[in-house]
Amino acid sequence: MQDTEIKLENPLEQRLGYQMRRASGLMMVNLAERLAGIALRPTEAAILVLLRANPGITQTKIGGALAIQRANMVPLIAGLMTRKLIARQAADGRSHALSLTPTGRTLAVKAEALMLEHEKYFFGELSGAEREHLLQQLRGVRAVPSD
Amino acid sequence: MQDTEIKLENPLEQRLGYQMRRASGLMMVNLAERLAGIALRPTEAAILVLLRANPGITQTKIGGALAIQRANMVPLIAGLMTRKLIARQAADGRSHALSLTPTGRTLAVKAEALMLEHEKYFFGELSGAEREHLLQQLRGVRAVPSD
DNA sequence: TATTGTTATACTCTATAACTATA
DNA sequence: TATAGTTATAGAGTATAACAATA
Repeated sequence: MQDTEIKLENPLEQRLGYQMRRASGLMMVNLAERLAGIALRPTEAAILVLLRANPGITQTKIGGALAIQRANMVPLIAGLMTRKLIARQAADGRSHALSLTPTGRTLAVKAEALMLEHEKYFFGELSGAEREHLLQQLRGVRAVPSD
Repeated sequence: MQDTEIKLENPLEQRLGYQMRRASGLMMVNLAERLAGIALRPTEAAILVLLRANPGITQTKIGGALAIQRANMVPLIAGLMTRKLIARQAADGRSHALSLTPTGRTLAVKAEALMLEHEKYFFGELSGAEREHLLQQLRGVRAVPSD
């Protein structure tokens, strides 16, 4: 019976934080589906893209840029190494300079293209100025003091 | 040595989806800290708030509104029951009308106040119109077709 | 037949503490 | 002493499949 169907009153729909969480979750699922086509998860794709823009950086620096803890970088880097998408070279005795293999570079380029398609899919209606304004508002959230 | 410090180039910082993810994550951590003061996690608080606005709804309907699967609602509702923040009444033989206990209602009110403080903390600079515009943009993301 | 609540389970993501070897 | 990488582990959050009782 669809008879006594109640249209739910949801005060959370008025909350910017809640809307951001829902919107972000939806976008992540959609991005994950797109990236699955090239066998990458969003975080793996982010690492490749970051590495293409910054050849030779260490895994700790990648973690710093992506807000991933050192400990959690280990299996991520190991997986990309196993798949021969990235390579290591000793920088000093304790750190390694990471770089993309040719295969990894190709995937990084594809991943970046998919990310742009993804953004266009969700925000294609926005003008350049509107897009930049939204970007600035989101960066503003991250600029707020942490305590 | 801070000498050869590289300022990272991060193309993801230009991506709206990435910024939303980072901003949303930061806001969730901050909200969780605030709600910890009244011993609620964000999802628990959301359930109480939703229940205050919709007395008598079932746990499946709450899940529908909050994008939480039926199976995952079970331990959430059980926990709130154990803490006597909500109560059940048989609606029909298979579903229960949920309601807030007096304690639960008090917490729901506090939670909603904390959520408003939280929003103001991150978006207090926005005018009413700017706030509404941002809200609409985020709702627009959720209005996009899922496939 | 479809739905509500439930159990069991698994997978991902994230967080912390501690170790090693190097700087 | 501090840092890079690592190991181990624990806690959330989320996903699926299957079942019983009821509609």
